Amino acid sequence: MTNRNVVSFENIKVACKNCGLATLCLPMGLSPEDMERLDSIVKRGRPFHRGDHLFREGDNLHSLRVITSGSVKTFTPSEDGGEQVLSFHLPGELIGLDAIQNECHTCSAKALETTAVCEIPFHNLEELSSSMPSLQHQMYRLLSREIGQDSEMLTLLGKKSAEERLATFLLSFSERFKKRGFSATDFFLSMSRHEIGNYLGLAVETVSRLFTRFQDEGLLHVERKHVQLLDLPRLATIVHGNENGRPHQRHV
Amino acid sequence: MTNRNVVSFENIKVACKNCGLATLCLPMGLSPEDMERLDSIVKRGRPFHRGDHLFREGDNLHSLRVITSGSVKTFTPSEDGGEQVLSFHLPGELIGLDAIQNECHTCSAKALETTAVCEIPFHNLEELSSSMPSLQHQMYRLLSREIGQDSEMLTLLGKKSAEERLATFLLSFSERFKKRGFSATDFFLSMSRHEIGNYLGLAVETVSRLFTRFQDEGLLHVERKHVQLLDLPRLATIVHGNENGRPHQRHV
DNA sequence: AAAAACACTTGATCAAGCTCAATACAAATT
DNA sequence: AATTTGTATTGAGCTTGATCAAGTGTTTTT
Repeated sequence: MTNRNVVSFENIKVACKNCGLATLCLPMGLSPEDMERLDSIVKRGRPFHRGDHLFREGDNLHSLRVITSGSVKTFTPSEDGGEQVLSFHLPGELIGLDAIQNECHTCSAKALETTAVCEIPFHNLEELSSSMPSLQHQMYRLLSREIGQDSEMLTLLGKKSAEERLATFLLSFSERFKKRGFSATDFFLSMSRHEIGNYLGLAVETVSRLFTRFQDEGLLHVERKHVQLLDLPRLATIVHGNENGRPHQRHV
Repeated sequence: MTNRNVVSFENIKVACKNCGLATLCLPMGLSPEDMERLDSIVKRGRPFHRGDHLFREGDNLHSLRVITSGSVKTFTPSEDGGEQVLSFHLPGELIGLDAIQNECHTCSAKALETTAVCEIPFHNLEELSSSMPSLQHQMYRLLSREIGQDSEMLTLLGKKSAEERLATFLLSFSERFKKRGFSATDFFLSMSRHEIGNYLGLAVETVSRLFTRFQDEGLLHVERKHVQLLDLPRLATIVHGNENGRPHQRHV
């Protein structure tokens, strides 16, 4: 999420109403008064550094967290040191929702770079949402959105080829950066190739080869974490499975 | 979900308080009075038949639905007639949660057999939950649970071998049937091999071969849709990736 | 009852992508 | 500046599971 047109969030966001992310985030759609009430329960702590855990699988749920700058991966660690990356989160995104069910986190979250978050103590949030229908509504929507996103990911992992997976991944970041006021075609990926592969259900080597191939085909320019997308339309074609002609794609 | 010890739900469930599923379902944990209030907004319609749509992708969200008997698959249809099966639902499970975000269903739902449902108009539910903290809490929990389940599925599709996938699938049904008072080791799967494969990200042929192999290895007896699990412990071992020795498993 | 349509199984072959291995490159440490 | 460590790339070969194909059994239709 490092990017040149970044405006250093840390200095601005002291309250939701002054936060550039308010339109993407939990207070989206709240009246100024309601936003004020929500703001009163939000805690803003010191930033996390690369590799720091925001929380670990098994931790009790205290707060939901919104990324305000930086980026985070969530993942489920497995016994043998392996892990499954569940998602990468950018500013404005709410994490910890999986923990509501049993008041216990079912995944871990780690900062991919220097990252600031707003903490929202869940019990306070729940109480507040009881007396604030618009906040309750927003919570339902955000929870539902998460479910919808997971479904898309299931389709990606269940049906798509390696090529389609990486193209989908890149366009997803493109859109999300754009929505946050950054370039849709020129950005830094804060995660490693290993983490990308893990997330997409691919081996590191496959990810690396695909980046090389995409570059050779003029779809993008890549140098380490810096990616420049050169042909969004063609990437979009790949995402939808090379409709015309459809070479190899997994069983339909 | 056809099963001999089934007690014909249709005749009993006329109100939540008399419903055997109340402990699994939305009213779980509600006081008798609150359950009564919830009950007042629930609609119970005529049953769906095998192949009937409960709703289609793109439909406006009117109601969430709880299966009361039978079973349902949810899936996202793709242009070319293909689909990705997202999940199979048994009695007591709430479906349509993905539609809350945009008040529009993002997947379709089809009855796998004769199926009865309770409809809960979402706007009424939302309103009611505003004045009923325990119901709001329950909604948050159910939405969160769905997210957690999806995460498990992501791990399955991202990391597990075909063998592990089918074993996981079978034990999941075993537990869910058990929770509903049915046999954990002897049940009918209401979906086709094709649908199982689609759900697990495998080809039909692979599913068929695995059933045969599992049977040859004495893990189960299978005859068409009728499955008898003969060795739960060994199936559980397979689920966790054959820890000891770990022959083939996908990149960790 | 026969025919058609559908679902499942089994076999043979193939390829996408994984694994192993070596090398290149970058960043951190001395 | 040199060494170490971690990350990324590239190559060669192998394996899992997909695809193609044929055959069997089941259900539905006529």
